[in-house]
Parts: sequence; structure tokens; C-alpha cells
Amino acid sequence: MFALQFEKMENPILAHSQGFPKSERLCSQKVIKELFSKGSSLFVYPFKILYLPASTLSASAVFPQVMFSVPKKNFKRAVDRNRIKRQCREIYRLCKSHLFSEKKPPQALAIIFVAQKQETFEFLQKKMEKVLEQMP
RNA sequence: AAAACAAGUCGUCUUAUCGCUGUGCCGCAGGGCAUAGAGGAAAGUCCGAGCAACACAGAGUACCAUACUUCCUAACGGGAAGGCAGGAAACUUACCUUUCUUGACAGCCAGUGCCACAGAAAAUUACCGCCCGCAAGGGUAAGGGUGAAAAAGUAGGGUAAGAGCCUACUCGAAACGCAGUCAUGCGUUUUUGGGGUAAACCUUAUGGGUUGAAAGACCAAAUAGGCUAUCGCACGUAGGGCUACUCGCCCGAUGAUAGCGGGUAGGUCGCAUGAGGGUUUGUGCGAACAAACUCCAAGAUAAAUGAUAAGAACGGGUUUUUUAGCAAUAAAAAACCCGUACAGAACUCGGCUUACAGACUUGUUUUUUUU
RNA sequence: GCGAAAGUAGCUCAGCUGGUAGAGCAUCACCUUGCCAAGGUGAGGGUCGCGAGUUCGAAUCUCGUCUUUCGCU
Repeated sequence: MFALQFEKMENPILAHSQGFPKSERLCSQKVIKELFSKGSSLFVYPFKILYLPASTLSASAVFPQVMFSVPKKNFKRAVDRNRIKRQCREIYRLCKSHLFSEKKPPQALAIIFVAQKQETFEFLQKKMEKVLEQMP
């Protein structure tokens, strides 16, 4: 359903925006540390997000750097954690371009899955859009 | 054919759209195209190695691990075969025997410890009892109840009463002979016969240096409070190192010169050709080994190998229809519903252990049917 | 990735050189009080995380397994 939406897009920068290359992932330990100590947070079940507001220096980026996290405490098996992370990543990849087409993206973003059990794909999709819309 | 047990094999597939990681090619570049991309346990981290760094004169003690025998293996606490002991089944009146299966299976005749309650007594024993004796005292361990366990068991002789005190058989120990590579088995002889517990301390034999890829090497940025080499000084002292300790051994305070360079954050290598896999043949009871041919098959780093949709396949259930049948039921078709496990590489191998929907193969046993 | 500790009553802990499983708080009943609290007396409550083994006998010893916690960078 998202594929149909994006065919109408005219922005040349966002033409290939469904990709999720390495530059859009949050890898630097330094930034992660800063994010968890200074970042603002927001909660909509089952997601908790942390974000750093956009700095003036790196304003050129179209999308923020994102990390996903599923705590080991709630999901013991590596298989379950991997699956949830993959689903979250997929949802974010599909919906990010129409979310950030208007608003200015933050510098860094962390999405944490805090539920105790697994949810369906559609449910996660709705909630993810909601939580990202609420972000200033 | 069904069930049980044991061993082994496999463990969903296809298409569409959108992605991720590695490699190759094209492009000045954004990027594009091609191609490859989880397991039998990748898991637990329980053993054994490779590899790396540090330590390396050596000896003893301590500590840790292992423990029937022979073999396999790079090695092992793994595996194979055999022995012994226990269990089950078949056969049998019963034993024997056969098959399957389980076993941390060295040593309590080296020493020390422990054995609740009950019981006279729990290990050089003595309450009641029995016997001798007037008595004092002595000799006994047949009988008694307890207990998980009571000083080899049964029968006979013997005696004051008794006792391996003696005899026969059985069990156990030692020596010798024979068979076997060995564990051990069989036979003979001997006088020998005083529980259990080493998953109690321990003894004996064998083995073990420590730390783990977050090991370690290199690159650029950055530069000392550290390190190395040479010379000097000097009491080889203070102190430090070599495994926890002892002996013993080694280094060794400060000054000068030269070189290297820590923390922090990042990149490259380590890092995917290896005690590798597959097939065939040969050797061996077997684990396994040898030869020939052939194949190259993930390499991430907050961590790729996916998400969504549709369909197929397989298995199970329900309903309906048809066929066979008196019936129970069986077979086929259609529709609907449910299920498709355990689980995700993190340096690499060899094992072990644990988890696992379901399907298949082989062997053994039992039951039923047919011949 | 590598390594270590713990699991016992509803809760916090003893018992762990093998021999009947205990304390405090909590719960319930009674006494005391006009009533409540405190106090006193008594009672109930345990697959000793789970599964095997050694032993006559296991919370304790050994092995496997599950869960929780902690350390190393």
C-alpha cells in the first residue's frame, strides 16, 4: 500500500527513500551515550522513543540516524528479539519518507520496544506512525 | 499390519513488491547490474585441541582433573571392541544359555574419621541366656528382640556348654598351572575368613604454566607521568618478578643519549582452504585409517541473511457426497478450520549435553491376520 | 563473548563436617480491653527450583537442567 503512495512522489531526493543504508543508522557509541543522557523521550505503547533535536551543523540530512532496541529482559531468545527488530526496521523504512517530508528531522533517534509480548505487524505499524507524528 | 525400544536420515516450497550484508564489474560521483548469504543442534559453555600474548635454569609441596582392559584419535572426561557387575525379555520346573540394555567399574589387609533412632553391642562385643563352680570367679557366643547393616552361609561331627574347633558343599582371599595382547576366565592347592562408607579425608598411578580473539599485529590523528637499548653510578641494598608456598634463580632505585609510545575514539588484518566436505575402492569385528577422483560452501560489528501479500505441498480434525458392507467401519472426492517444531553464526575445529511439530529408513521384541 | 554466586513457609533469612526442617515478621484462633493497638498463649502453612545418581537414608554429597543476580570490556 505504501508503494502506491510513493509513485506519486516528485521530490528527486526522496525517490529512493525506501532504502535503509548504513548512514541512516546510529552506530557511534558517543552519540548513543549523549542521546540516552540528554535526549527527550516520548511513549506510546509499545514504543518508547528518545530523540536529540537537530543541531545547526548537520542540518543537511534528510533522515535522522536511528537505532532500534529490544531489551533482553523481556525476550530471552535471540530469535524473538531479532524478529521484533526486523519488523520495527521494516515499518520505519516504509513510513519514514512521508513522515519526514514536512517536518525537520532530529539528529538522532532511538526506538525501544518495551512490551512484554509480540504484537501483530498491523498493530505495530499504526503505533509507530502515531508515535513519530507526535514527535515535534 | 500395529505397538514399544534402539540407531540413523530429513526437517517445507514457489511467485510478486520493497529492503539488508559481502564480493565482482560499470560509472567522476549519487548510484546501477550480476552473484552468494544460518544450524542439527549455530544453543548450553561441560570437556579436548589449534591459534595468540605473557612467562619460561630447575626441584619439591600444595591445588585441579581423570580412574576395569586393549585400541581409535591431533587430543579428550569423547568413541569402538572386550571383560566384570546390575536390570529386562525369551527358553526352562528352576538353573544354564541367548538377546537387549545400564554402570564415576582403582584401592577401606596403609592410616584417620563417620555409622542417627532402635538395640546388650555399630567393631578386637556380651545385657538376658548356656556351661563349670559351694562361692568368688571363669569359659562361651547356640538362642533372644533391634536395625539398612550383628563378626562367612547350610548340614553333620564335636563339646561341660559352645565356637571354622573339624568335615562336606557354597561364597570370598592368596599362590601356582593353563587359555587370552590385556582386563579376566577355568582348574588345583593352601589355611586364610575382622561389617559398611573413599560422589568421607585420603592412598596409588597418570596428566596439567597462565590468560583468552574484548587474544594479538598494524595504520592515521595525538603526544607522557610509561617502556626499551647503550653508557654511567652502586650497598647487587630497598624493592620487584618467576604458579599459591618453600628452596633456588633472575631483574634491580637516581644521571646522560637515542628510540618507541599510553588513555580516548576510528579503520585494516587476525577472518573463513580446514586435523575441510562428498563419492568410490581397499584394510579392520568396530571406532577408524589409506588411496583415487571431485567441490570451495555466510563472514556481520549495536551486529546482515528479512518484511508483507498470494498460492502450493505435507499432516491433523469436522461436515457432506459416492462406493463396498447387515453393521461396526474402510476407501475416494469436495468444502471449512487448525498446524508446519526447536531455535539465529560472532576466531576455528573434534566431542558431550540439552531442546525439537512432523516425516522417513533399518534392526530387535511382542500381538493379530494370511500362507 | 568470558567468568562467578544464589534458589528453603506469603516475605526476610538460619540449617549445608548426611540422620524427625527452624527463627522473625505476616495469617488464623483464644486471653487481655468498653473498643482498637501493643503484649501473652496456641495453631495452620514446606514437591527444600526441577530431574537423575551415590548411600540403609540426601535440604546437605555428585552430575545434568531451569531461573535469577553479579563481575570482566
